[in-house]
Amino acid sequence: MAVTIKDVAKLSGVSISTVSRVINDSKPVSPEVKRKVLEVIEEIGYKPNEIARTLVTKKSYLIGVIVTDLADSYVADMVRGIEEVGKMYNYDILLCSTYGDKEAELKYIQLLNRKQVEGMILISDTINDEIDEKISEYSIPFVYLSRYSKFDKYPTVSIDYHFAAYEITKYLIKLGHKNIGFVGYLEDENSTQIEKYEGYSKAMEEMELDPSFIFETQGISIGHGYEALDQSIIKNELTALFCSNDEIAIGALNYCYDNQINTPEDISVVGFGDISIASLIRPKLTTVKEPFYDIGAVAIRRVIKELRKEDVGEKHIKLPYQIQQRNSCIKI
Amino acid sequence: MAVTIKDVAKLSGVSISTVSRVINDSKPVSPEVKRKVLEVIEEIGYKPNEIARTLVTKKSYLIGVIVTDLADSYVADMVRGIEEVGKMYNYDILLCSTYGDKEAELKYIQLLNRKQVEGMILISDTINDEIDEKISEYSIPFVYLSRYSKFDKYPTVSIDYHFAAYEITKYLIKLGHKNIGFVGYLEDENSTQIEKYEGYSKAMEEMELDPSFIFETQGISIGHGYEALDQSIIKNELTALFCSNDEIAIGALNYCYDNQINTPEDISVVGFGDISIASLIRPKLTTVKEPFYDIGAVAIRRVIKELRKEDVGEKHIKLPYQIQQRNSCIKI
DNA sequence: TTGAAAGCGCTACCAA
DNA sequence: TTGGTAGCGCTTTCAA
Repeated sequence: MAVTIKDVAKLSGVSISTVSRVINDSKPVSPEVKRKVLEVIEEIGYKPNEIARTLVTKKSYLIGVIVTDLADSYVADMVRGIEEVGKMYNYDILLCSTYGDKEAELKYIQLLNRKQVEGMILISDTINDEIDEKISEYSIPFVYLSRYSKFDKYPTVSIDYHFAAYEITKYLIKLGHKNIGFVGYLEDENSTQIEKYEGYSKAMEEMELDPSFIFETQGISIGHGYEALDQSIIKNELTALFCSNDEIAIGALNYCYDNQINTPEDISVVGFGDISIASLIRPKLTTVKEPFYDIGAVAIRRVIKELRKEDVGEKHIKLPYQIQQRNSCIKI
Repeated sequence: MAVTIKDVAKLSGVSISTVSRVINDSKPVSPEVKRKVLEVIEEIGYKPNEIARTLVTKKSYLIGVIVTDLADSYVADMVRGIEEVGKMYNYDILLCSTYGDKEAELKYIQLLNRKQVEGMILISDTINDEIDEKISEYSIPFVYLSRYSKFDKYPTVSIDYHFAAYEITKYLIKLGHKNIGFVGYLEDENSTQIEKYEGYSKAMEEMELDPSFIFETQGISIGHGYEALDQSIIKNELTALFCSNDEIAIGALNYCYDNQINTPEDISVVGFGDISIASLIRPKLTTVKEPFYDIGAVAIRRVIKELRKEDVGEKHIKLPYQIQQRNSCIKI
């Protein structure tokens, strides 16, 4: 058994109350006594049991984080932001991955609650009613993070997808491109994919360009991007492709590579997100840089503010983004 | 305040002991009473407070995981393995990232201890004496995971780096390559990089080939791989490069791309690790597949076995690996 | 400035 | 099969 506050009290000849006072600096303690107690603590290497502490103070200094999959680098980036800022305020992260399993998600929400987390951050593509209900039930600070979904009942942190898509399309146009295709997943009307499409078409229409070269994907992964392309990009004399996220863009790039279509010489490709691999592949991907790390950081900052009853500001926070110019895209 | 066991007891007209018995199935309870209690629990949505439970049982069902950086995909993969297997045994993960800061690492080890984690897994490149001391001090199950370091005072899970390097070099030789360069970081003699070099040179020497085309890197990142290369790969008529890890290999590939050296046509490149990006880039990287996920899974399995006083087997577990053949490497 | 004691929510022992 | 109760390690009144 580890040393407890009792041992410290006994060895320093004071009551446990006094020991508690010195370790928490909560009430005045005479200098000599304080010195003595500190000495004993140092000597026997006493460390307060955080569990016992939590039981009485109700402060676990734990934030539950539920993610789909850490292997998605943007998720890992968000978690980094969450963790790093959390640590600044002494909060630790209890991590759960669902791999898209909604059952598991529900289970973890309840689990985290039982573990007395003080707040929760959910990173996932969708929220269903069951989940929604549980979250409302436990009235703890909560932030929903998704690069995909527009669900806005709960606080969120994201960027302006519509405008970002608009801007990068404009950028393409400024580079001289006229026949610009859109590659993305359009089935789900409640997704940011739609917003991106709208941004794209707005930019196109403003310049009286045709926004109907659409390659619909069946999802938002690399494979989906790869599968959505076909030789019509050549037939239609497309000179550029706006892919609704980086994964799709990489799929597109790979399709081109495998079919002897040179990028960016034959066709320029831009993505959306700036996930870590975007700058590692060749050609390096021109894309919209979503500040994933900051999104996580701001999310937990909000949770902590709420915990401290500070002003939390806007419910839906929009962060700035950047157009990240690289080599997958050239002037024509 | 959330509902407690007392509320359940009161509402179902039994003692808290009885309620405790039904929620833990620890002692026989008459069917009617059990039914009644369960009913009440369901009705008021009672969930046991895990903190209180932990305080008395000493079982927190928490495993502390300290990592350098989740953004390294292999780290994320290990954490996935840890988490997923942990969940099978009801264990949760308390996650801390150090970003290579040894001070922070030490701090987190202590912190996790205070949070009463039952076991700890450290994923990092090195262990220093201070850290070592703390770990020994808290005598909880511990596993050290590193793809880089050979530190073996504590239980580890890894692969046979020497033999894997030997095998992939053999593979290159079988493909017809004779002038094979080694690219890697050789400063630190306690690293697996050295083992890989030895595996490489053993394979070369066995075939009476020259193992001295060495490109020493200053580290093991993509940038380091990029910087270590120069035109001598052409001058020396090298036809293949064995890079001591995937990052270095990708750096090498990028160097070639940027200098109009075609891969694999002009030069074959193999890596080591099979980090996620390896199969995404073009050409896809031929490499040694280290089972990162399994490494994490086996590590936590060991921790849990130790916790359950089961037989833990070997202190240093070696897992199988594979040569992952892809396109960065061709027959000549 | 200090100590005694109550109590956080729960488990586990003892007695009935 | 049940209830009463001590106690896990700590914080926080309340009195002294």
